[in-house]
Amino acid sequence: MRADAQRNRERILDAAEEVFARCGASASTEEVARLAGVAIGTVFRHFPTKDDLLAAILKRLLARLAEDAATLGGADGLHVFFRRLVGQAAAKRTVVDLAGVSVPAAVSRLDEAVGELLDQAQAAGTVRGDVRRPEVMALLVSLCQGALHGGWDVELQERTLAVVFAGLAA
Amino acid sequence: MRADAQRNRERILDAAEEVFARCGASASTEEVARLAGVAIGTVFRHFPTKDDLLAAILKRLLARLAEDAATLGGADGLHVFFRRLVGQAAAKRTVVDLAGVSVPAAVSRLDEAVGELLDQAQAAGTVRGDVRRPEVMALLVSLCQGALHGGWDVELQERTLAVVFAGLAA
Amino acid sequence: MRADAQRNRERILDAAEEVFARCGASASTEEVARLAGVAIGTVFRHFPTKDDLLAAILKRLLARLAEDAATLGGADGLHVFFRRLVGQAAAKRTVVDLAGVSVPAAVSRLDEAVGELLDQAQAAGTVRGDVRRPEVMALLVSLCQGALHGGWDVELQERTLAVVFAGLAA
Amino acid sequence: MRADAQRNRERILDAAEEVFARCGASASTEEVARLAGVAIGTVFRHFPTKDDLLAAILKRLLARLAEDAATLGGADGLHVFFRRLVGQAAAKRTVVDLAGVSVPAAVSRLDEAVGELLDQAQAAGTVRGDVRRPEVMALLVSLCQGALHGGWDVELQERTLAVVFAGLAA
DNA sequence: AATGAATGAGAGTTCATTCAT
DNA sequence: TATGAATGAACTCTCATTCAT
Repeated sequence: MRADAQRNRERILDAAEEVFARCGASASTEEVARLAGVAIGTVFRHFPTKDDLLAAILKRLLARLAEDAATLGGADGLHVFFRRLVGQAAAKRTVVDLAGVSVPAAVSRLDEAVGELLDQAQAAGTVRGDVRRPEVMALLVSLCQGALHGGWDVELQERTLAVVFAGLAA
Repeated sequence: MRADAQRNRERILDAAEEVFARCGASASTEEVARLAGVAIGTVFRHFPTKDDLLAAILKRLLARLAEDAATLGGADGLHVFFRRLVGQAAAKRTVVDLAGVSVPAAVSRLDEAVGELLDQAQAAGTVRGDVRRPEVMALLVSLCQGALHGGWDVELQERTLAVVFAGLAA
Repeated sequence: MRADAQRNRERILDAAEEVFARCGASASTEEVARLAGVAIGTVFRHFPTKDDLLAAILKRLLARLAEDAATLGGADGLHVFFRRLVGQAAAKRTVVDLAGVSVPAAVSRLDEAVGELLDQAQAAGTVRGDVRRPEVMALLVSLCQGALHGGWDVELQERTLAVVFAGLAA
Repeated sequence: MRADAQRNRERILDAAEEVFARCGASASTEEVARLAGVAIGTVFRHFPTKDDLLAAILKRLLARLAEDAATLGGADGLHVFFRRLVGQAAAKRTVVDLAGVSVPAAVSRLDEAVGELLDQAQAAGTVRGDVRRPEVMALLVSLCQGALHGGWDVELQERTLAVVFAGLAA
């Protein structure tokens, strides 16, 4: 791929992330092209389908989250990650609004990263030993969805997380 | 309103509930009309706008939930309600997918019903005294969203609820 | 026809005249029914087609104009009639907005009434002898149309009429 | 703009002029697209709204008239322009049927062109000195409307114009 | 004779996708 | 490779007209 093509790909992804975060997945592809500063044809050359574009965003986003999770650790790593993710949920609507789209590989990498955090938290005794990864992921996703659709303020977020954290604790 | 008109109104609401549950709020009004067995004009006579239709569904759904909640009570009423709601979430996508639509009155009635359940659970000692209604609602909505988008099986649902219930317990 | 049916017919015509005067011929029949205080079916029972309703209004309106013209006369009758008609044009948009509709009989009665006024004006010497009825009608209709679409103020109307009256004068 | 897009724009305008002349402003945009030989989306790409399309036609038409008027002059220029315009009125229904649409700039240019013709006619003594531009425009528009709605034949047109010209004369 | 709910063709408009330039 | 004009199916909504009540 030529250098300028690669550059366009990035610009399109950035634009798409912003547009879909702002307006949801129903935003128009043309809007994305406009913000990216390219023509609509260029978007479709890089991503033959709107769904492909959505999947690409989601993939990149999940990769970033996995990376982010990997930098955390220790007794409170999982809690920090929860708080960070839920706090950003409303701003990054995309994480959450893409029911139909699936990117298994990217998901499983995030899954592993969260699993790692869970292991450490359990080793440190911050989280009960019989809690398993799937329900932790389920809680994480649920809270993000809830925060997005509910428009939580900081206090409500903290009180809600407090309940979940208590449930995870020994 | 005439009897047949009333009947049609119900059929349209039923059809809309099913169609929007299946395809999300972006499903077409025409599809609703087809399933209801009426012409498209009839739908718009009863609900002048697509949003009016969505709001009507949501309102009816919330009313049913509030009614349902009102029949419960005692130490475990809140837990039963949680489990029941989360279990139905995926089937009734509508509850959850209607971010834009608002029916304040119906929401606040559900709010009150849940508050009542919470009071009783706290009186019975099943739930910690410092938990308040807003975070309970937030958890409820979050778990519904999560169950919907995540496609949980029964086991995952139970394990996830178990964490939340533990967090709510004394 | 029963008495109440007759009464309904009048109320529908009155309502239609007002509605179409306000919104033009593209106003909806339902709006007419609402203003008349009857159901839509009743409108269509009396006037099987929207065009029939428009024609009926036009006919009644032309009849009134002919009647009105018949009460005038003398040297200035024609001028008075011109001024009166043009002045009302914008308010009674209907006269003018009904290109497609035709009611020959009613038109010819108005035609005759205007012819009568013309004869008297010519006998009195207020109007040149070689002016004939068709161009007088043409001017009358033109000025009404112009006044309607142009939104003339009183001064512009007078100055415009002044030119036409001068052209008609000896 | 690309050459083919420009060509399509023209074709759409030509088609719209013909269609709206034939059926009035209530003709459908789809009909315009069909006659222009383009898909409906192309019409809306060039003119995002039906009103935009109507305004564009009107603007082009008025520009042509202003241009036409500018080529005339002398003692009889105004009269020639009147006759020409009124003669075409029925064929170009559009001039007249677009009450709602406004294109102020184009109108005022025509206004000026007519003012110029009036000045010259008054200088040549063909038109009375105390006649002003507004009533001339009012007469022009009125006669066009009248000719359109009345379906005048040539003789009636001439006799009607004769009255108006006499009114304008000294 | 009156009601008003139901019909369904048709309107304006949008947008993912294609393809000539 | 990029452009952006063209496509056309699909959508929401309107309204003259019909017909069961």
